[in-house]
Amino acid sequence: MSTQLRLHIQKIVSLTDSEFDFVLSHFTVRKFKKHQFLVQEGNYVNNDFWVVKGLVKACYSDMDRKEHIMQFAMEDWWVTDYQAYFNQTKATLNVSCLEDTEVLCLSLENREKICAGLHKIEHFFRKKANAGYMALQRRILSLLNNNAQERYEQFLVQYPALLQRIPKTLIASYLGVSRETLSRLSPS
Amino acid sequence: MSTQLRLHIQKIVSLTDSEFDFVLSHFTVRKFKKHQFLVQEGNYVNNDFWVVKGLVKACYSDMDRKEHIMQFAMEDWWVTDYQAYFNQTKATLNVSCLEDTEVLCLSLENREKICAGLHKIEHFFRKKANAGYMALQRRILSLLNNNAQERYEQFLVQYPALLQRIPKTLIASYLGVSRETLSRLSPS
DNA sequence: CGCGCGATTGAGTAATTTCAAATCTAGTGG
DNA sequence: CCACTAGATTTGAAATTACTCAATCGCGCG
Repeated sequence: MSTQLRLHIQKIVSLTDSEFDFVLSHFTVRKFKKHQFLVQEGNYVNNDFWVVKGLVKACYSDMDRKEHIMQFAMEDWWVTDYQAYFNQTKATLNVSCLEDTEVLCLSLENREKICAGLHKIEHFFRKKANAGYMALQRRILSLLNNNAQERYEQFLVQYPALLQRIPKTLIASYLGVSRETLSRLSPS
Repeated sequence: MSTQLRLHIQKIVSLTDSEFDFVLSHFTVRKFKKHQFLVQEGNYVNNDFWVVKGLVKACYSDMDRKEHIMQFAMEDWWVTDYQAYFNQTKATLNVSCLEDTEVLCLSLENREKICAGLHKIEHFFRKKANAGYMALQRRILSLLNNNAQERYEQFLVQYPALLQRIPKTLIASYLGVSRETLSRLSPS
């Protein structure tokens, strides 16, 4: 599990054993059951979560109790309510488990410590943030450009692994269409 | 103009004179006229641009020649086709001037150099990337949650300065609605 | 004045949503 | 093995929203 994190980081920067130990010592492990919350709307957000095993969703509930999915996160992905985490404000998103899930938790204080203490880790997180930024840009373009059918097809090729693990209802609310509309899309 | 950049950076990290000189020496100044392109679809993207003065749009042209606006950028904002810039691939976006515009250009090579040479600059760009990520998340939620009317109202409060400088047509394509629909929204 | 660009308006059309009902499926307990 | 249930998916029909196409309006500027 710590090996797994090390591999994840080393896709971007290489670390010595002692450097990695330093980094790892700032994380804590936690396990959650399906339906449990990692982050709950209205509460302060103490951690960024790196998913070791399992699957979660981060979503916003609007005034009509309708859910809009900000992101999914499975093995190797990072997730939290970043707005609330970085600004130390109360969450507007809920992050909850779609499966039993194990995560590594990183508090904002510890994130800043390891970034300050190890230039390479600051580099790692900069690269991660850039990659995340690009991914969101692609998603915005997809929302602006493409109709429901096209967005669904893109999702299929982009995240085939998720299809197996997530009910269509949730994919619909990730794509910004009603579940009925998604259901009516012609199987390409 | 260099003072302006220094102030911009110092909102996040403080630099000594020599540190700032080091950073500044990796930028080049360029001026563009209204309608000129900073980035053109199909070409490689050499620079990230920091707008000193003026206003540009970054947009994607779909198969029907319809434009979808990824972002605007005015004074103090950064803009380029990040997908192409970071991955050193050909641009899919066009970045062009809505006004005569002066920019500071930063090549990817120079960006990596100053990040490697000055931990504080790597920190600066990490913070910037995080802020950008959060902004895109808000925009995605707005696209998922809100109808045309609500998105327009949000735009008005979020970017009142842009309203004065940008034709409504472009705001429409930023918000993902037709100009006719935008025009029909009741003035709140 | 007349041109050109942007904004508006009208009318018909297409896409999507909503609400309601029916169907399917996997898991549970008898 | 079967009946039952909860959750997920599908289908139908009406209502709504936004789009397209076309025409018109308004205004600044040479």
